[in-house]
Amino acid sequence: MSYGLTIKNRTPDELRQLASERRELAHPKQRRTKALLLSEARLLEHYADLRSWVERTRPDDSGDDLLGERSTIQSAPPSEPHDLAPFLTTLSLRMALPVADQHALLTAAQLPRRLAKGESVIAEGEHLSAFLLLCSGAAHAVRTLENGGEQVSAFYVSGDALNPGDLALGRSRTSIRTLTPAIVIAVSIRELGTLMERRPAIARGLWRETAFQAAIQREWLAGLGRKSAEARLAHFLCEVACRLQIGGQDGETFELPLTQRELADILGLSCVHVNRVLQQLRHRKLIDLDRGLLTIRNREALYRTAEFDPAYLKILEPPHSREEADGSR
Amino acid sequence: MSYGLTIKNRTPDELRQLASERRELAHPKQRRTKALLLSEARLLEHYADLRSWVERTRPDDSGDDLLGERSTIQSAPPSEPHDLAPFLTTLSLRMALPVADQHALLTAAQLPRRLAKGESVIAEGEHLSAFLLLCSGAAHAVRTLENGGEQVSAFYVSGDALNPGDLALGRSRTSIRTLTPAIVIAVSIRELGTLMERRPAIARGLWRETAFQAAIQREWLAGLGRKSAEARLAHFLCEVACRLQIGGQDGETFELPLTQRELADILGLSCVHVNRVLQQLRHRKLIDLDRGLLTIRNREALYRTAEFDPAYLKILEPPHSREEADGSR
DNA sequence: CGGCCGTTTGAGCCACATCAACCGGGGTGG
DNA sequence: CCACCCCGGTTGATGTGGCTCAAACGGCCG
Repeated sequence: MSYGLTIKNRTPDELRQLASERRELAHPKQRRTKALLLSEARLLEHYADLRSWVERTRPDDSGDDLLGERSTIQSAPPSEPHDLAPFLTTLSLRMALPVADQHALLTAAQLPRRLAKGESVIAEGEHLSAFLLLCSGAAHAVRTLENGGEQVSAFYVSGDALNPGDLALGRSRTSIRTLTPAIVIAVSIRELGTLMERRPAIARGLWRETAFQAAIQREWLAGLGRKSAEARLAHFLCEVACRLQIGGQDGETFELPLTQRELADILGLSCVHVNRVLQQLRHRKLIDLDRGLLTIRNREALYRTAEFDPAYLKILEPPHSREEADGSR
Repeated sequence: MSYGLTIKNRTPDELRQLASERRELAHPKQRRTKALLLSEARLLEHYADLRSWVERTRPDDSGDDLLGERSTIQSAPPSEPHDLAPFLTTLSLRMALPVADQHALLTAAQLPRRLAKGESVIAEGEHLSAFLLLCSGAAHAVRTLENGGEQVSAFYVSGDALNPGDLALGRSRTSIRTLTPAIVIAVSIRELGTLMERRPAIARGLWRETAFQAAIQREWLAGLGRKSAEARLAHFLCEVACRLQIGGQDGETFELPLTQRELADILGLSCVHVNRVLQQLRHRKLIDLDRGLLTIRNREALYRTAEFDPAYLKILEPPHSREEADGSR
């Protein structure tokens, strides 16, 4: 709290300064403390980036509209460790928000929240009070059954909205948990409501994001219902690779912060079987997975065994893109 | 076409007259022709009802807003064979549209289209050009895999929007097919675009409907991933019963226009196994299913074996219901 | 009456679950 | 610093839910 008030008054550069101090401090410490400090540094940097971005784009507010979407990405600050890119990609591409609306949305957001690994972002059945955007890290939505079994219904990476659909309905039957330390931005539902009244693009954006995630769910349905364990696993890996790539990250080699147990709950398998199928894929030289680092060795073949077609992840131009940003007045 | 132009100029009462003529004609005919005539009658009646409803509610346009939602349902015409109720329930409850917006949406709609059983409404990958609302009949969204297997990702009954999510994304990987003769209303994407600009409630409504269907999909995911065949089947039956009931139909005994093959594709099972599981449920006196007519004999027990909780089908009040309809100007 | 589609029933099999044990690394406590 | 432990991954043995193949049945339509 008081911490929040403090950093809110700093300039982005001051924030970056604070961040690097923490990084230096972190060096000699033990693992635990080190991780904490680093995570704090990341949070500060992220916030700094965000503030810079908002300040930089403020002038354009109701100005350029047509080139808005493209120019967004290029104007993102080239900050190394903590990239805003995936995040802005989602806003501008998937949600098709003009810069002015991105700006409005981010300005309305509360301070980024830092979450530890395994923390629960939304509990099952909880009353929803804010729109959540995952800025860094990974998370998943879990549904727990009476017999103790769990089924994951969504996997989120940086840039994804955590609960666009539940927000429209007011509650959720899944609980959302982080899989890594994560940074989340929240826009309270009240703010969002007033925003949407003035900025129809934001409502449409939430609709698009909801639809996007529903499309992914449909693929999962097809997999769970009709595909072999191997195909399901391969498909999931393809999907994550693609989504990361679209977010601007490396799609060949990346962190996959999931235990085999968690993979099993995504794929509807037992963790023992996940293990065996993973090895199958390794032996066939399609992938490598070691200590959470996944490498795709033969994308072609992986796509084929997964029956994967990335089309559903690529977004078409919004149906009516001759949009006016219609100011904030 | 020319047919369409003709009926467009008739009054609702004339339309009803035409419909009952067809019903009389149908009596002595053979099965095939009879079915055609009856279906034509239903279409005419539906259109008549719709027109009456629109005319009746026109005066209220930008008038009452707060009591709008409730008053809608009551003002629906009590037409016997062809009920508008499920349909208006969706618009007003699930999409939370004030009457004025319902009216605007329906006025923008093209003439209802009649579809035969098994007809394809949207083909896989087709370019979407309209928002579709199922007024009567049933349909499902199918994803076909390379090995010939099919997985159903959605089941639609009267009142459901057929493609709210795909509409936001511009294309779909599933094809939507009717399961019975059906009547569909379409609003072209162009009209919808201009509508949404003036009426934010419509955009929000589409978002809500998308989210609603996504919530159902998540339940299916949990079932496919983690439940036994029996539980899955039971759950599906509970879901349909509940949805029909919410739409105003009988939730104890109703038509389930699905072959065992189609049930299998919904549940991710083989049709042989669906048969056996159905018999299990029959022997346990939980249900009866004969010739497409389903009867729930022990709802309590059925819910328990399905691990079914209808909460996810009930919609909460819209998060910010202190909405103004803000006219059409 | 004959063909077709959907349902029913049986026999055998396979993908995946379950149970159980072991391993290896990293964090913890003594 | 070492011993321990816990968690996640790995491996084997065995069980089973649901699949496949195959054939008979029954109603509906031509």
